[in-house]
Amino acid sequence: MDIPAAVSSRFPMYYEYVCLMEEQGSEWISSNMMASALGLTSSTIRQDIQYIGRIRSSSFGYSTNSFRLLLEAILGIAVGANMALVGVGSLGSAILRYQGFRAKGFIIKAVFDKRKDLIGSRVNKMEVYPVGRMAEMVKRKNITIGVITTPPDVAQSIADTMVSTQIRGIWNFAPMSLRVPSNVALENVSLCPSLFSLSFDMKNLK
Amino acid sequence: MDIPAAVSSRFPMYYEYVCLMEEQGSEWISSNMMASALGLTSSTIRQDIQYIGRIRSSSFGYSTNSFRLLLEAILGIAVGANMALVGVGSLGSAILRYQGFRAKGFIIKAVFDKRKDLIGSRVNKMEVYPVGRMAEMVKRKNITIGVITTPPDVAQSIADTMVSTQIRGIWNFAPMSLRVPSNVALENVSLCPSLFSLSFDMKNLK
DNA sequence: TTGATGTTGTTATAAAATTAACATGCATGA
DNA sequence: TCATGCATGTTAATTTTATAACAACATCAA
Repeated sequence: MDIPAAVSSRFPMYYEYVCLMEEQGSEWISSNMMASALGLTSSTIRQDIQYIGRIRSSSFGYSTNSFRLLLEAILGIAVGANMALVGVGSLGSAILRYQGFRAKGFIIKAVFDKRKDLIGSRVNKMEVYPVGRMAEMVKRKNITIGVITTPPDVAQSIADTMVSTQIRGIWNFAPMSLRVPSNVALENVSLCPSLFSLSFDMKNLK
Repeated sequence: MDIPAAVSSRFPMYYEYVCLMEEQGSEWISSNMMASALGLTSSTIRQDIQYIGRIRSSSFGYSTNSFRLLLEAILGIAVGANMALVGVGSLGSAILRYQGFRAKGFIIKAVFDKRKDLIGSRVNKMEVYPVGRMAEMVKRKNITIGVITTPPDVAQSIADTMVSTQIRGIWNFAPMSLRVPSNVALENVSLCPSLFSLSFDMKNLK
């Protein structure tokens, strides 16, 4: 079964909402509740759920627990991943301090930089290693996701290094479009685009 | 003219790429170059550009400068905005330290929190004010965008306070769906969804 | 000059995504 | 018991989005 991109892009939204409702003690949630909370239609949600699988349901709606477990399976949250972060600038160290994803099993296990003055120092209790030791550390710590928080001009070479290891997913924060082979997943993320979208909406929704 | 959501959602991508190319000295970029760099088709890009306006073009492609200026106008980057951040936890202070959007004219002018022990202290050289003083400060500093980096349970009440001021755009980092009137723009952003999307792709693209 | 190549702008076509509609079933309360 | 309301799951229709196709024009090299 091939899941359309428009559908899978909503899975994280569902996951966030279902976690919240389950934490608040709700045992059941209906497609209508979710629709109004998330700004979608119940029809869209019910169709999306057909791709997720057999969620336990009743005349009250879907079981929050069953829903969450299936989402965790399909999103790979059930197993989590070890991650390597490269580039300890302001953005990199901000992510190291924040780590809101750690509770879901996505753990930064190693930190790298090129700058000699940073190597050996500690950021958020983690030692900074030279980029040259990435291959070794990635193997030793069983890392599968690389986080790029470098300046844009070195991002591609870091990505190339990552691709040459066992890393199979790159979370790229550098404002730079990277080229990676098709057996490596790439997710570009940047705060600015969403701020600009907000700015656009403010101009047009008024 | 009404711009479809699928189109306007690509404007920030175009803007990022055009800025990069202009900085690198490129005077012209073609729809084909952009398409291969951004993973789109040239057809899509040419159609999107019809919504942006009359970009200066030649047989080499579009003028990077003209393209950038029109994008800045349509995205509201030309004027920028003053912002207020509420919630100086790990995420809030990470954003205060990072501020990659400052160069584009989006400037955090005031910082708020509820916790007594934080009020009056300084984070990244900015004094933390009590939430009760938000209305006053927003007016005084001509703030139009509110940034919510609080825990989810208080996010709605902060949003309500913001709505009661002259703030017309809310950049929400709390994992919580907020209700705001239609004359206020809302953009939800969170790092986890994009990490989960990456995890999903890793499972499925292999 | 002339042909080949590459560009935009526009129209037409195809594909994808969303929404609506409805059959069916289960609680609930009169 | 029986009607009512709300739920899912599924199919159909609609809307939106993306792609393809092509006319018109500019550049460059031979």
